[in-house]
Amino acid sequence: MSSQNPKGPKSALFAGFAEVAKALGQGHRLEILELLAQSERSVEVLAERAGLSIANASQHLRLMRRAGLLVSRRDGKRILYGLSDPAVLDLMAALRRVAERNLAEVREVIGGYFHERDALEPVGRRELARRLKDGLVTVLDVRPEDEFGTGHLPQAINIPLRELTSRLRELPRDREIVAYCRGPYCVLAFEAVALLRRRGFRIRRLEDGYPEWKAAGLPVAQDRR
Amino acid sequence: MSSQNPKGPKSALFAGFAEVAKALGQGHRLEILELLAQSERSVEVLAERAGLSIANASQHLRLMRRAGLLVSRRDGKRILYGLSDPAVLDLMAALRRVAERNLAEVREVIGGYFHERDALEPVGRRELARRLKDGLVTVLDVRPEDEFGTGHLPQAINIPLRELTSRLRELPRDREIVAYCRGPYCVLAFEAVALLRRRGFRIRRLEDGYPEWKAAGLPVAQDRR
DNA sequence: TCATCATTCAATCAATATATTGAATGATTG
DNA sequence: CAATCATTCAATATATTGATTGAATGATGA
Repeated sequence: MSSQNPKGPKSALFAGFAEVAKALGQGHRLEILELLAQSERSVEVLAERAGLSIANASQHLRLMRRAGLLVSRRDGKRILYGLSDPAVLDLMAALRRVAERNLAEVREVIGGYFHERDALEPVGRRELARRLKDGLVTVLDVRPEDEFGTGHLPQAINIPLRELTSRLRELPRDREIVAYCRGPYCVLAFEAVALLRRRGFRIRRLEDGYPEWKAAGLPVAQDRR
Repeated sequence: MSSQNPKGPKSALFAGFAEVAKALGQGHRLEILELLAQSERSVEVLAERAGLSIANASQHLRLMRRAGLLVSRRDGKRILYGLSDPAVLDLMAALRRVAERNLAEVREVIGGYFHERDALEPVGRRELARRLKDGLVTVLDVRPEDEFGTGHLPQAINIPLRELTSRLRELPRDREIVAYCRGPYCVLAFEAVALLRRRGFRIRRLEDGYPEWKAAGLPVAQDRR
């Protein structure tokens, strides 16, 4: 067998597992993965969102595809990348969990940056789903428009963070608002909560983001394919 | 804040998560982690088991401790390393799951090496626990003696793989045997099953290993601290 | 208090990873 | 069928990682 490692199947397996972990072992790649957790995307868009050159983004994507984290397909003249499997989301979540518990540096960032911007408890998925069904809450999606378009929470209104200050009148002052974005540590929702609290809105943050909501099997809406 | 990344909290978090993933991104380190999932161990023992020089093993251990995967404590004149948290086991399991589903190389090794040695379905944890309670099965632990000593399945008998051929008379021929070792892809149990089947024993493999059994909250036994 | 010895550190070299540039590819679409 | 253009490849420079050697550390235990 061609892939048979000279050191035997044990080493070959560890090497295989390590290849997957290596693919996760770079900040830019994790950022790309978070973006792809929202929906599939072209190389160009990913490069722009992650602040990379196109060639560099392409390299990272190829590496992650080889590691089995991503799949790609052609759509017209662009290639769309996407997560290969929901299990990749679980892997990212497990990684976050270990890092947030055991890595001093991560705990520091979370404690120093995030908590001061969100003293209140975030809202859990289940709780939000219940209150949403009862019509008791307004859901605010602060991701960019295109990410919202490919999938969002039901009845959510989309105001990207950058436009928030100029579109305050679209938000209710008599109901609680729940903001969300890409994931548990996506800064967009934190910033939105901080900004809107200062303006007197009643707003909390969803404990995680759209991909986790969707993966949990909760209902989602979609504007366009 | 000293760890404040110039590119903001988003990059700092991704970098932190990446540090954990990097620590998992090397075959020798994954092997060390599998060993530490059995029980805490000194640098010397880990180096020997993983086939590394002591200085090299020490370097890998330091890196993983920094990434929050391990903790160390002094015991007499040696330093014992151990997993920092059960969440590390979950992370390793998530890594295996993605690799075995999506990485062609891993699927090939599993298909080519493991399946031909274990055509039968492995036994699940719950099923084994039930049959063990009813006294219907003999459990065989093929790990080295010291790993067995620090923790094993109840009523398991310990015959390290290397001694198996010379100690066949200790095994029953009238009852089913279930063999296990360090984890889902630990080769020891696969080899034991193959060897004993050829000798006419009725034997199957536990679907995973001792750390998973223990983490699932099932009963364990211990001979010495 | 001091000799011991497991572990860590420091220095080095080879190997690998990352980012940049510019050219090549190749499927699409008019 | 040819022009277009998103993506990939190739080549390069720099940075990081991994393994080895030998010396330094420092807590133990006599």
